[in-house]
Amino acid sequence: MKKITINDVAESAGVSVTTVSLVLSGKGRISSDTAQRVNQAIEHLGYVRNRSAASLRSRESGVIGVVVRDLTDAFYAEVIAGLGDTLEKHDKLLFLTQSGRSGQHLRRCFESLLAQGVDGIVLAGGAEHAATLIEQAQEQGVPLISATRASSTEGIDAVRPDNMQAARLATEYLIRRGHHTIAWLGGNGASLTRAERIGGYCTTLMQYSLPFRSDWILECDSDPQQAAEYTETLIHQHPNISAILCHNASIALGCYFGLMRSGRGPGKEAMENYFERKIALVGFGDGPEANLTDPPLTVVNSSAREIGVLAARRLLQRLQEPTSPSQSIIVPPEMIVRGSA
Amino acid sequence: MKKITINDVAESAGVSVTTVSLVLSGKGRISSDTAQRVNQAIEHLGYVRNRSAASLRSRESGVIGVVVRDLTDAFYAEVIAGLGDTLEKHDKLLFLTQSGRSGQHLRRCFESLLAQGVDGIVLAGGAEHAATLIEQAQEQGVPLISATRASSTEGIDAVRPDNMQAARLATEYLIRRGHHTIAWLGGNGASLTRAERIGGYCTTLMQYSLPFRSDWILECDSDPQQAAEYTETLIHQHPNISAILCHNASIALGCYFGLMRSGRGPGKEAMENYFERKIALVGFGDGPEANLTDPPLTVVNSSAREIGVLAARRLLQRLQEPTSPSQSIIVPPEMIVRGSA
DNA sequence: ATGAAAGCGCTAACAG
DNA sequence: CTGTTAGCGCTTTCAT
Repeated sequence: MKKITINDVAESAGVSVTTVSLVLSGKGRISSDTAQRVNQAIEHLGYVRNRSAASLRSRESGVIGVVVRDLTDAFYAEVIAGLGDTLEKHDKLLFLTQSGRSGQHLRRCFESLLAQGVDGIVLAGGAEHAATLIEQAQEQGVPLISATRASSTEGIDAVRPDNMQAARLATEYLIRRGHHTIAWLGGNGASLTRAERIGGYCTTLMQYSLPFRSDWILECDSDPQQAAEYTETLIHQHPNISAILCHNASIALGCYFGLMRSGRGPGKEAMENYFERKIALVGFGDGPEANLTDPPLTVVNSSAREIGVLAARRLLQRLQEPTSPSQSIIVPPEMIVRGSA
Repeated sequence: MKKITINDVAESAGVSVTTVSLVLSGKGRISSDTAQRVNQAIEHLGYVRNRSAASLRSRESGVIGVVVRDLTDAFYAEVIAGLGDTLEKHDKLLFLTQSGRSGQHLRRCFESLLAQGVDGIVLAGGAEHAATLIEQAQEQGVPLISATRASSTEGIDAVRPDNMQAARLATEYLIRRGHHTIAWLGGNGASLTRAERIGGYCTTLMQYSLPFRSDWILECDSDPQQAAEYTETLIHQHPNISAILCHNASIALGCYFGLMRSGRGPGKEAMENYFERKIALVGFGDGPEANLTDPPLTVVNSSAREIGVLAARRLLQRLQEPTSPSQSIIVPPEMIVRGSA
């Protein structure tokens, strides 16, 4: 119960505290003989190193702070997995905090992390409120890097997917398969990610001299039930729509059910009878649900794990050379063609 | 860039470091006048308190460590949400680490957390490997509490759902609705949670003098596709099965699709034609997917959030009185009847 | 109500 | 290769 310190270890091993410290950090030119004895003493006494003290003294903690918008979001969960795996190999520990969907706690999390003395901070989502944090991080000399789904503030290292390109990919694919009337379902109007994607969608339509109308673009909660209802309404009101882009996995799943209920697909083959024609469905973001449906869903995906890995690498790099100019790393999307389009 | 310390603040405010410290921790009998000046200085200099130093000296960090089995598991994500909300109100910070599904990193995470000087540790899942950690935590005087889905080791504070009761509830409901041949789909044979539930299921069948057979109990990955296939096979091989209990949400969703493909429901009403009869479906664990299907899924749910909240409360309590005997807190399940059974 | 001073456990010069 | 020693920034008696 009484805390064991390196003094106790040193005494027990018959060496000085320096030696123990050196053994602990593996830094020293310590004879493997004494190292052995020290490790034995450590084992024997059940010593655990006090990192507060170590980081107080050495001014580095081996801990990377992460502020994640929403841990239950599969995208950010994957980002964190990538971050964790990569940083672990460099003996860094992840200190995860949650800022909440609307970023209420972002500042609080951020400051707690700084106070804990983390060596760097990764913002996973919620980067739109990051502008004010940049300066503060710089003052503290703590690298800050954002790993998000959408663009973020300038002047900060960022890793993100290419949303516009993702939408272009999906739209072009549909056009090439003969679709001229393509609707958009889902997402919140305030979402930057959505704006970027819709940009890509509109651009591509224009490029092919195809029309687009704002009433083919629907906002919708990420709730499958609502998505299903909206889908039914949409294809009822606009019977000439032949393809739907779905803003995320929940929307896509809901849309799938909506189409099923309407007896309109989804699928690739245009039937002879106009009103029985199947409707093509392409979603953003891959996941196990996409393979569940029958037919499985065609999607455009940006690897969240990859984003996490790259963010970790960039952070490690910046820990080495703190002054290099900030850069944006953009992860390209990938189209995964399955049965739904 | 140069780090600001309380010395700088003290000097700038024209007071001693003691005063600053007292203001920071709100402990002092400090005149609101000087407090004001100190806070101004803090603001002005952009001071952030160094918690490593604070916790080194005061032997408490205000941080609660959490080792979670798998962050992407919706159940544990909810547990953490509950934990976080509750502990936040007591100015505790959560230090989240991931042990991995099979608990590879459990010990590593645990020891890192101890070394960081956390005030307490919550094991969210993976408690089956916890036995060896208990002693170590005790030595360090750090409260350890397990918040899991299944039973855990004796001698540790634990908060968990009543899995057996949950299964009894579901089984009894089905029996009361006239089902005599009830199958079980999903879960891994090694899962304790599953064992507990299957215990409740068998017990209840026996209690009603109903038969059960091991080939009505199927192991299955938590993958909707596989679950769908198994469902089709199951009801084909055992046409008299009239109800299926699904071990979790993914399984339930897959089972739903399997039933749809077989043209067998799910639903409540027994049709006249035996082979067209709908099959009742009850799942464990509620979530948005449950409402997605048509009909929506009837489930038995144990509130994960509640488990998190109770674990937090218990931990707080133990922080006050470290010596009280360990206790098990069991959260009762709730049956949510929807269309599928 | 405030200040002076003694460490918390550890690391990093510097010596040997 | 190993030991001595001076702090890291903060909290906390104990004075005043």
